[in-house]
Amino acid sequence: MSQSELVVLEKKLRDAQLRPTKQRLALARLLYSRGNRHITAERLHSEAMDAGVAISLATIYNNLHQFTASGLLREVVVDSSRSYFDTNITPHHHFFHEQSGTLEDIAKNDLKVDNIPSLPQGTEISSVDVIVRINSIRR
Amino acid sequence: MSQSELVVLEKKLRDAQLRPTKQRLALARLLYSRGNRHITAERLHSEAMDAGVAISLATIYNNLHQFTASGLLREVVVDSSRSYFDTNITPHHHFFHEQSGTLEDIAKNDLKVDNIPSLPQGTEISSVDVIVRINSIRR
DNA sequence: TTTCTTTTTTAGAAGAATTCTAATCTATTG
DNA sequence: CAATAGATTAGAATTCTTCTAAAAAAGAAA
Repeated sequence: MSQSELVVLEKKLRDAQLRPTKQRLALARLLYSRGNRHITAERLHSEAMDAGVAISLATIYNNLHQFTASGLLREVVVDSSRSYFDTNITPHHHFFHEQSGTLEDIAKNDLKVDNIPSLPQGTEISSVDVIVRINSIRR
Repeated sequence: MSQSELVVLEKKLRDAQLRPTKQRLALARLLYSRGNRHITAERLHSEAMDAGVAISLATIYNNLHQFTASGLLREVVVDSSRSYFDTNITPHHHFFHEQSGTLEDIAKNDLKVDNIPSLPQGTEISSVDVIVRINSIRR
């Protein structure tokens, strides 16, 4: 890990009020040094193992949630059996390939949601999530 | 349960190639005799218990899935810890009240999704799901 | 009906994902 | 460096869901 990369990641954590521990830095590196990612806890854990980083699954979960609470990650709910975390925290939507369980971003401007009806009394919008579920065409 | 109601529900099950067993009829009644509903397995199970219907949780799950496979129900994925089943099987979207965990329908025509970008090669759309997540305004 | 076959139900075990516990360790502060 | 607040961890526990395999019920055939 280059020195400057490390500095950037460390600042990112500090700005989010998270101590840059060895584990957090390793996770931040896996998450943010390879473009936008959509990842599950188990998958991140095995990537960490593969990278030779000693980190428990409990810590993965703790950190995924802390990162999410600090706005460093966003949770995407597409599958009732697993949680996905998205490193792209700007407003956007998703394709979800049901067979492979993979997600792909849809840029906010590539899709328009209009005419949202008036909200129930006393409520406000937290987010508008569009999931376009897709499958391979079978011939 | 009125005789005619029972006949209607029984036909509904038969049309879906499901034998109208005592348990299925009881579930169908809970699901379809009170307007559109969004319900979890646990909740449906306790409603059945309350109604004095002897039915195991395994049967609830079996039937929710069979109903879904036959198009009598539709699964709505909004919460990574629980599955919701919707008795409204026509295309529409949802408000999801995050604090209470309740769903509310948004009629298809009340909301427009436009400009879906071209799909990844070799795929087709299975569904387009919009979830408007809402929360109580806190003052 | 009676019999046969297929489907359904069930209790309880098993599984998978996630959270909790409470002990140990680490980072930061004074 | 010492104190303390925060972080990590193994493993247990929890929650939701699925599986298993045996018993019960439904439908079909005679």
